[in-house]
Amino acid sequence: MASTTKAAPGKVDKRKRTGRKAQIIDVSTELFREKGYHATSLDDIADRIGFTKPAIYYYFKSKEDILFAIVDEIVDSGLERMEAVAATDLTPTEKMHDLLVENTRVILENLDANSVFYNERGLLSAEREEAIRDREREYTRVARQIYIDGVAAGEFTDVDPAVATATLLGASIWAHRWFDPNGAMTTDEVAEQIATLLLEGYRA
Amino acid sequence: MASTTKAAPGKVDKRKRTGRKAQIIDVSTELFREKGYHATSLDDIADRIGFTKPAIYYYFKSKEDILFAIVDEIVDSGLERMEAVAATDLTPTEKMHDLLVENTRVILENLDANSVFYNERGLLSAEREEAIRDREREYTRVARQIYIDGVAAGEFTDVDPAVATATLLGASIWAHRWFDPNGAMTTDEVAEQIATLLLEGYRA
DNA sequence: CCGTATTGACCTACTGTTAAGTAATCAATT
DNA sequence: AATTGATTACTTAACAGTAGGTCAATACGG
Repeated sequence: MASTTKAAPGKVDKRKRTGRKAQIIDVSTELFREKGYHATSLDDIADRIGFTKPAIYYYFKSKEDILFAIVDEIVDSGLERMEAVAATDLTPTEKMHDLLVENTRVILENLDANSVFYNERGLLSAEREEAIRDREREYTRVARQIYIDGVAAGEFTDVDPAVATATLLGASIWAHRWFDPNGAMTTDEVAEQIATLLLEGYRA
Repeated sequence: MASTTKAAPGKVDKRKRTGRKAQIIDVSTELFREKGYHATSLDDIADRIGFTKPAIYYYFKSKEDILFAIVDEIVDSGLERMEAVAATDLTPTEKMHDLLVENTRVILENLDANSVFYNERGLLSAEREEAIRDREREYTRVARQIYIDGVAAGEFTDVDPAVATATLLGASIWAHRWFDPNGAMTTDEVAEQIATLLLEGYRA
């Protein structure tokens, strides 16, 4: 149901996938990121593929279904990685560090789709947004539990776990707004720097 | 140029201002935040005011002008506060802390307008977006300089200042996505917690 | 009566969506 | 091998709704 060609689990593969449906998703992802969902017409999508507009309806029932396909795929890929980290038997400090690194990496490795996820998902219908929000809550719940464990173990600063995890994840997520894939730094370097900075603080 | 009624400098006052133009801005800010710019029609705006659509054109030349007015007002208010902090003769550590606190506060105190600023400004025309981006660059330049000074003084971790400031500010900015004005915590408490967490890191 | 503020009617452009038709491919039957 | 039928993957045409925007006319306070 997710994709025609099976990709490696836990990771949305970056290279252009095969099949028209996947192509529509890929092109729409680019355009939604560049111009936003509402400012992108089905003609824009069809043009970039070399199609006519109604052809899209052979693969999707509506424009919103395309957006949902993008967002749905992304929320799953992120969640899998988070839960993998949480399932290890590392210390809370190591877990949180890994979680932050993985979170940043998964976002930067799939920049367009994650930008769409964070910036356009609010345009989905109420029910669908709720479905996505449910999955995401699971996501932050995992992080919050690690934080609570860390405080209990005396490893973390004892502040409100909700504020702490929202801030930590926010710092990581925000990278999608400023990271330049053509810049000098790799995704791994950026991910590591962010995670370390958050762990140690900026004070030397 | 900024607003008809003069507000206290460095702060966009929260209470509904007087005058039709300000009212249009306030209502549009709410709606753009709730539904997004493109999903908000001029009829929606007029309806909420108790108007009809053409009346808006007495005060604004186009829909985009309303968005620009919102975004333009916000970028100025934030910049003023940042420069005030930078102009003090505190230590880099104190400056960065204050900057983070002030940044978070200014965002949370004017949640709707700042959400519009961060989420809808990309929909402006290329020239206008560039104008806003210029002002914002000034903004991050101030933060980066403080970071560079902090590293030079041996107070800050010696990482890439661009990555560090983007991450720090991102953590602060991200608060606009999860902060609940009706929740238990005040804006000041949240701002202080975020700033402290970033300074010290989450490691106890 | 004069400027400010506002409206109703309207235009035009565009958008998502549907309907109907068509060329190509392929399996099954003759 | 030729015929048929069904399925896939589109195209062309058109529709209905909506949005931003314009403008002449008008209400109204001073």
